[in-house]
Amino acid sequence: MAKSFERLKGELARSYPALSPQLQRIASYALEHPQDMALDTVATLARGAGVQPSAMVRFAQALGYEGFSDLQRVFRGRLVERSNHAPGLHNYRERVAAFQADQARSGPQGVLAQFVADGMAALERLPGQVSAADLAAAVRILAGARTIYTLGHRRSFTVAYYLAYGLTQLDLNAQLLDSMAGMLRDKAELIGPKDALVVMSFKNYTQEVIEVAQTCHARKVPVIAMTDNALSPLARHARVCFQIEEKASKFFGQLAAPVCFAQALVVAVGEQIEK
Amino acid sequence: MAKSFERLKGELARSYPALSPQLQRIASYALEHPQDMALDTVATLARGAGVQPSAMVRFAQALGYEGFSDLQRVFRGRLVERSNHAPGLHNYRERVAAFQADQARSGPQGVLAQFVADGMAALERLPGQVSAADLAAAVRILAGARTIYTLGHRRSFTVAYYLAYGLTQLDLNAQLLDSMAGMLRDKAELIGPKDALVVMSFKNYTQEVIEVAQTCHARKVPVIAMTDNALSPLARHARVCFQIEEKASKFFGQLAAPVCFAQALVVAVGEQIEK
DNA sequence: ACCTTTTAAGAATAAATGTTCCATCGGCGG
DNA sequence: CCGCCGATGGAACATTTATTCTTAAAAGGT
Repeated sequence: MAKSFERLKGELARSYPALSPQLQRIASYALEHPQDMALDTVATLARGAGVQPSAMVRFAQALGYEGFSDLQRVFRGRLVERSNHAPGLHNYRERVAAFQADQARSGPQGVLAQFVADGMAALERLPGQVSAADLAAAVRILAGARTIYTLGHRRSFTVAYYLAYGLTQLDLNAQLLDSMAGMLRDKAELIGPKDALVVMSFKNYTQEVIEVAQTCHARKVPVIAMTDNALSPLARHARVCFQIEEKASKFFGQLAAPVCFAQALVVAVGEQIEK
Repeated sequence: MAKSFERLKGELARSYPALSPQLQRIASYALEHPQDMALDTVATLARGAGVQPSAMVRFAQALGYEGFSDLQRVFRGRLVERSNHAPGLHNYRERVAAFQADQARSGPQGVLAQFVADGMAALERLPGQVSAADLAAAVRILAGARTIYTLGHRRSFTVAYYLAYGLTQLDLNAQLLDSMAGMLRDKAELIGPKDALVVMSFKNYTQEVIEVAQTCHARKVPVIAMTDNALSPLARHARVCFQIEEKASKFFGQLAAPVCFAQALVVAVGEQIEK
């Protein structure tokens, strides 16, 4: 399935000389315009290749496919395959697949293997998900803030805590906003425009956290949000919003990517204030 | 044209609250399955999102597109865009060049790239660092414990918190040991042999944490340790000890691997108690 | 040059897809 | 309680799309 486009290419190269002139023409067109082959209709492609639609169908059938649609599936598969690899620097997918096969599928080991695979996939996508402009803006805000407040509940508290910890290590004035003794809203009211608020929430979103982001944003506090989705209620209440996909294949939200991002953010701020 | 998917995302985020519940549902489905949106038919997508085909068309029109096909073009555009950016699968040199360019990139983006690379390397090593026997033993201890206490300071608090959180989600009785009000030692004395203590510390090791592990271990409390090194002072005071290398090439300790491990541990325990 | 076999074209067809329309449901205000 | 309005479901519709079929053309062999 993954390599079925490669297989098609090989198949094509082998049987090419035996094809009729018109089918050869289609063959080269297909290999030269794989994207069109994936998305366009028979009629469009036929026009592009200078043949009749029926010829496209015959072409597919000559290669052993049931029809054109069947053949097109191969090209579409290639497209999503490449798209999945897009932002990554390395191509870890094969390695992950290979190593998953080695691992026991079930039991604690299998769970660990699954989490590692998901985590690596999430990390691979991470750099493509944060824009340079957003990152720079966030660093600037944090480096210049009087006090940095971090806020996150439940799962996200993990990240919120780390951010506060890491920023404190840089001798920045960072405060972890907790809801201890029900004082969250009162504490949040003390945040001003010269401070900064880093707030994170993944679904299911915590209402309380969102409200704090909302009121602070309305009060012109620079709010930096980390969430999972452009539709997150957090996105609307932030000056800078990072969307970090945490979708896991099987289990609930991965934290590897958010944690890694938080660490990078801390270090980036550290480099900024050194200048 | 190139950024039209990004524009769509922004547009969507802005108008999301004004949409009807069903259209919101479609919106999240669309952003979570952009590939399907690009390739599948309305009927298939509608089934996937749990709505009627007509709703898909209404969705497209609500966003200002003429119809579904018009909207789908945006998703298709994104797909070919990303595919074009993909490192040539056959051209290895391109890939290396791209990778080096990213490495060389300085500033916040470079920091992020470095962390991602380190994190992936750490995750890759992770499964080889935990033995099946240790993992099974830890799962058994946790699944059978009366109360699970987790303890970690400074950086490790991140992981300790998550463990307590995750185990609590399983309806287990998990307590995060904090040193609030200087009560850590007093709280630790309440831990008994039927409980379990998960303690983690990476260097520089926190003396206080190690002492707690030591006294608990001496009192026959099952202690599970996460640390970085076989020589760690924690290793001597634990019944089960996981050594998770957190060495980073350039910056201080990576947390991606420990966090990922903690998540896997939680899920593994969850699977165990289901039986 | 004639017949046979292969090849292409173009219309015809049947399936599928996107779109529209209308009836129904549910909430809200009068 | 009634009527209004937007939202939803579902079927009907028209269009598009892949595929097939028939016919014409070309090529190749004797």
